[in-house]
Amino acid sequence: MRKPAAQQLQDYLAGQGLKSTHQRDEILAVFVSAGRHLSVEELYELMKKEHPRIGYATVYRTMKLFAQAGLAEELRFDDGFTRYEYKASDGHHDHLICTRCGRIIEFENDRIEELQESVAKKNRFLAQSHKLEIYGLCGDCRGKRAKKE
Amino acid sequence: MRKPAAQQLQDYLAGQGLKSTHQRDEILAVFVSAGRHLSVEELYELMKKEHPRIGYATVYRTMKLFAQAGLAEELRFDDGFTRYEYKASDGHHDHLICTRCGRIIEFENDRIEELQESVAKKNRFLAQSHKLEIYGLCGDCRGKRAKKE
DNA sequence: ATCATATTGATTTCGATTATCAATATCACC
DNA sequence: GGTGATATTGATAATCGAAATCAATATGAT
Ligand SMILES: [Mn+2]
Ligand SMILES: [Mn+2]
Ligand SMILES: [Zn+2]
Ligand SMILES: [Zn+2]
Repeated sequence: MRKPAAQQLQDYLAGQGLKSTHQRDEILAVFVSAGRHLSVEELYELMKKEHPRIGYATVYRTMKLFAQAGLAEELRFDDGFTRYEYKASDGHHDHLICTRCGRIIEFENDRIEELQESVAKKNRFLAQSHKLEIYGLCGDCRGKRAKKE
Repeated sequence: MRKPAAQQLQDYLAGQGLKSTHQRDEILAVFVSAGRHLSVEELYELMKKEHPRIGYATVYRTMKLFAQAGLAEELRFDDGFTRYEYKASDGHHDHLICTRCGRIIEFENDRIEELQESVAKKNRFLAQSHKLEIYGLCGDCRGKRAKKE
């Protein structure tokens, strides 16, 4: 089980002495319901449909805020812009990224995580975060590539 | 054993119908002897000492060229700018990155590589490249952090 | 040495993100 | 419910690494 996103936001804002605004509520609702791995641009476009008055800068600022509140994970793949995904659980996962269609597949592998920790230890290194991204072709694109283009 | 960097560059240029220039030779010499993981800015500063006439854009262009020639690996860590490291061997390695002092430690772990491949296979994914970066504190900075600041 | 063409270096442009700032919304306090 | 201090918004400008532009120059095949 998990605290609802809206409640988590209110708690964070209250705890930090920040204000609850319509924009923050609306962005959160759209962000959570939209699915995963949204760029700010994509999220802004989604917002405009329901809330045309929303400002570009507000979406940027608010996503940074959500990341600090633990509501969103900030991702930087190799395509040049920042993406966010809703942190539905406390669990960690990494990503397979299709370089052809942009599809993103998530995976968890405890053994890899353990080995990373052992590598860190071996180098007297205190690991605080990590990024494992595997780039290539997803199943669909693998087939298409063989045929044409 | 390995073909000398200068020779590898000449071969690549010849093969592509490109021209051999003093700038390319000089940048390569400085780049190779400098050590690893240089940002373009850092490399440009090194170049200026021995070759003040070198242009900023030329360093950018030339590093891209070296990457295509297989002489340099292009790295994009989370600090916002591109780095290059000389590809001395054909071997692959990943990185531990100290977020306090910027130190970069290299590691190889065949077991992790295997597990990545098995994750890809399990998802019908054709892996073409990957990026594994572990961020945290190096041995030195771990001690310093405990004391002050 | 000639000449077509690749390269250089100074500079401008680009694009994602951040900073600025006047107008507005929120909320603790009355 | 009003008041007022302060946080937030939205339009816009600034930032900054990287890429594009272009006239001047270097290269190399002939
Ligand atoms: Mn994900
Ligand atoms: Mn390295
Ligand atoms: Zn795909
Ligand atoms: Zn360190």
